[in-house]
Amino acid sequence: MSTGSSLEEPDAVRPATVPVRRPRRHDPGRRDHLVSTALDVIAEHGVAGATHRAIARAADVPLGSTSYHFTSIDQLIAAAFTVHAEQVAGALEHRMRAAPDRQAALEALAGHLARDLLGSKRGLVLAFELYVAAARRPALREVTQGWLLRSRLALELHFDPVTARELDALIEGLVLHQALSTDPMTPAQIRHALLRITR
Amino acid sequence: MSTGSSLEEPDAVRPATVPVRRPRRHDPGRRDHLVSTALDVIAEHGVAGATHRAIARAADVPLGSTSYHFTSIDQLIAAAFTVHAEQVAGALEHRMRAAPDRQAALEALAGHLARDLLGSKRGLVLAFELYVAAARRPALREVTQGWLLRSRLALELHFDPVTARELDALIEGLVLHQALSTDPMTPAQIRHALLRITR
Amino acid sequence: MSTGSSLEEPDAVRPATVPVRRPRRHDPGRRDHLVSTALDVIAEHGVAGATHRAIARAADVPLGSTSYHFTSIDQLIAAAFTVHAEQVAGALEHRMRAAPDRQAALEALAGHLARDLLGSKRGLVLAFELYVAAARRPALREVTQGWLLRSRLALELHFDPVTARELDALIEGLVLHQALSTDPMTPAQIRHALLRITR
Amino acid sequence: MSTGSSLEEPDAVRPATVPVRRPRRHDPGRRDHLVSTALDVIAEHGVAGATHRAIARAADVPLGSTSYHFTSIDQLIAAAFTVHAEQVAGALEHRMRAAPDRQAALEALAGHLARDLLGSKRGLVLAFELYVAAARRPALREVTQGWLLRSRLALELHFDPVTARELDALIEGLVLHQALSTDPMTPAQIRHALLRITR
DNA sequence: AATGAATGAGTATTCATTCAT
DNA sequence: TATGAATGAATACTCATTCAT
Repeated sequence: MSTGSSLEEPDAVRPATVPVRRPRRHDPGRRDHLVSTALDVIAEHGVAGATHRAIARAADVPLGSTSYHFTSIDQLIAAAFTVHAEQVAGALEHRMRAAPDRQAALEALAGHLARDLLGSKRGLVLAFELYVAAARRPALREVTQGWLLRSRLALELHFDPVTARELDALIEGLVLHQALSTDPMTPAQIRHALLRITR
Repeated sequence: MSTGSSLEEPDAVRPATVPVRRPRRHDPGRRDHLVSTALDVIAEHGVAGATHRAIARAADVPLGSTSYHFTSIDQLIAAAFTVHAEQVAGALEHRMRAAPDRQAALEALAGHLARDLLGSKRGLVLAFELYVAAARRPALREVTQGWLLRSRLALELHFDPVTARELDALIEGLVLHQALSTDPMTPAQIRHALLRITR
Repeated sequence: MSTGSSLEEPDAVRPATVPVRRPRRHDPGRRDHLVSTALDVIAEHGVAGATHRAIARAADVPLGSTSYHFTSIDQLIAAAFTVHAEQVAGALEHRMRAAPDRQAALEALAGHLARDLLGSKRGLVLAFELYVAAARRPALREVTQGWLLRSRLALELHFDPVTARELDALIEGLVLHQALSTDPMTPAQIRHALLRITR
Repeated sequence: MSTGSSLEEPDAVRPATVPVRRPRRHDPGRRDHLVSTALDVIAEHGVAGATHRAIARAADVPLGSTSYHFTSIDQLIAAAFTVHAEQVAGALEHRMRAAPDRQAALEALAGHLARDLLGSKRGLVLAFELYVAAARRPALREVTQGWLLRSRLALELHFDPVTARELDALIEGLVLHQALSTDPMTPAQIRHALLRITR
C-alpha cells in the first residue's frame, strides 16, 4: 500500500517541540463524534486511509480514545457505515412515502439520486468504499444488505417487485458511472433512464 | 503468548520473509508473471493486501524482484489492472462484433454479464477493487475510463448512444447487486432487465 | 442521528472495556475478593497477564475499583502472593506440628509435596510465578524469604538445620522437575528421594 | 555493560533534535548478535522486559531489524533460550565426560553448580526465566525438556538412573534456593548435599 | 466513596523502499 | 542484472493510571 495519503501534518516529527497541551476531559458524545468523523475520513481518504491516527487527528482527540471506544478499527468503520446507510436509506424511504403517486415517486427518485447519492462527491465515495469493504468484511455485508433491502421495500411502495429490483440495480449502476465518467449524465438523462425501466 | 512455531523447522529460524533458496537468475517473462500474479493477489486479498511481499511470495520470486521490475507498488498494481480491463473490454467488444443483430447482441450481453463479470467471484471482485482504487489514484482513472469508453463503443455497434449508456449503467448496477445480494438475480431476470431498457 | 444505529448487538458498540451495567455500590470485602481473584488470574495467565482489566473482569467489578483499592497493580499482586505464601507455609507448618515423629514427618512432607505443591497445576504455577517476579521486585523478595524461612523452621521441628536446608532445596527441585518433565516422578520415587537425603 | 540497561530512556521524545545518524549497512552476523543480545536483555530485565525495542536498543540496531530476522518476539526469545540451554547442558556433558570416576564426577558437578549455574546472577536468572516462560509457552517446553534430558543422560555416565534423577532435582532446587535466599549455601554445603544423595 | 471516561506511553508487527553485494 | 538484508515510518492495539463526576 502506498505510504501516500496522510493529512500532511507531520505530527510525529515534532513532539518534543510542541506538546500541544490539550486539557480536554469529560467529553460526552465523544463516541458519536468519532463515528461521524470516521465517516468523514473514509470519504476523504478511503477505508484504507481510515486509521486510528487519521481519525483521532481529524476528531481532535487523543489516539488512545479511538481504541477506548471501539474494540477494533473494523468495528468503528462498521459503525460509521451503518450510520451512513441508515441515513441514505431513511431519506429514500421518506421520499417514497411522501410521494402521492407513481409519477411523483419517479420524480422523487431522480431527486434522491441527484441529491443523496450523486450530488456530493462524498455520498458517492462512501457508497463505493462500502461496497468494496463489504466484499471482504462480513460485518459490513449486513450493512449493505440492510441498505439494499430497505431501499427495495421503499421502492415497492410504488412499483412492482420486479421493477423495483431493476430500478434499484439501475440506480446503483448510475452511481458508479457518475463516479467514473468524465462526462456524467445530466438530470434529464437520468430521468429518461428511470422512465424507461419503469415504463 | 507463543505463536506456536517450533524450533526445529529450519526455516522458522531464518528471516521470516525469505522463502527458501531459489537460484533463479535471468528469467525473461518475470515481469509479466509478476503482473498476472499481482492480479491474483488483488482478487484474493484486495488492493490493500497486494503488498510487495505478498506478490513476491505468490509469484515465487525474490522480494527484491518486485521493486526491481516496477518503480513502485502502485505502478505494479496499475499494470495489473490495465491488463485486466483490456481483457474484459476486449471480450465484450468481440462478442458485440460477433453478434449479427440487436437480438443476438442482447443475448451476447447477457452472456458477457454472466460469464465475464458475474460468473467468477474473481471478475466481480477485481472490478470492485479497481473502481475504488481509481477513485483515489489518478493513474487508475485512465484505466477505468478507457474501459468504460471501450465498452460503450462496443455497445453502440448495436444500440443508439443513449440506450448504450443506460445499458452500460444497468450492467454496472447488476454487477454490484449480484455481489451484494443474498438472493441474486437469475439469468432470466437479468435478460428481462436488459430487454426492458433496450425496448 | 444520536447513538442510534448499531448492529443489533448492543454491547458491541459500547466501549470495549465496559462489561455491562452493574449497579453495585458499597461492597465490603471487595478488597479481599480482588486479592483472591488476582491470584486466580496470575495462576491462569501469569503475572504478565494480571492486568487491572483482567482482574477487574474476572472479579466482576468495575475497572476503577482495582485502582481504588490498591495504589498500584504491583501492590495488588504483592498482596495476592502474600496470601498464597502464607497459606502454603501454614499448611506445611501444620503438617509438621501434627507429625509425632521423624518418620511421620517424612510421610507428611511427601503429602505436602503431592497435595499442596504438585497436586494442582495451580500451586505449581503460582510458586513459579512468584519466584520469577521476586527476582525483580524487592517487595516480593520479602514474601519469598518469609516463605522459605517459615518452611525451614517447620522442617527443623523434625530435622537438624543442615538436613532441613537440603530437604527444602530438594523439595524445590522436585517441584520444578515435576512441572517440566514429561514423565514426572511417582509418589514412591519422591518418597525415596526424601528418604535418601534425610538418612 | 553495553548501552546500559534503562528502559526509561525517552528515545521517542527527541527524534527531531538528534537523528543519531547510524550508517550501518551489511552486518552479517546480525542475527546471531540479536540472539545473544536478547539473552542479555532477558537476564537483565526478564522475559517481560525483553521487548523488540529493548533488544534492538541493546544490540544497537534499528527497531525493524528484530522483526526482520524473527517472525515474532516469541521466536527470538525461544532462539535465545535454546542457545543458552545448549551451552549449559553442553558444559555439564563435557564435565561429566572428562571425569574419570564417580568421585571426580561429584567434584565436577559441584563445580558446574557453582560456576555454570550459581556463579553468576545471570545464569541463575536465565534458568528462572526459562522455567516460568516454559510453563506458558509450548515452544519453550521443548527447550527445557531437551535440557533436562541431556543433563540426566550426562549424569548417568556416572550414576544409576534413580540417583541421576534425584541428583538433577536437587541441583534444580539448589539453584532456586540460591537465588532466593539471603544467606546462600557455601560450596562446602553444596558438596555435602550432593554427597548425601549419591551415597 | 466509587466509577468509568480519558490519555500518553508503550507493544508487536508490517511495509515500501533503498542499497551493498 | 538481480537479490535480500536493512531500515524508518506507520499500523492496530493494550495498559496503568488519573480524574471529573
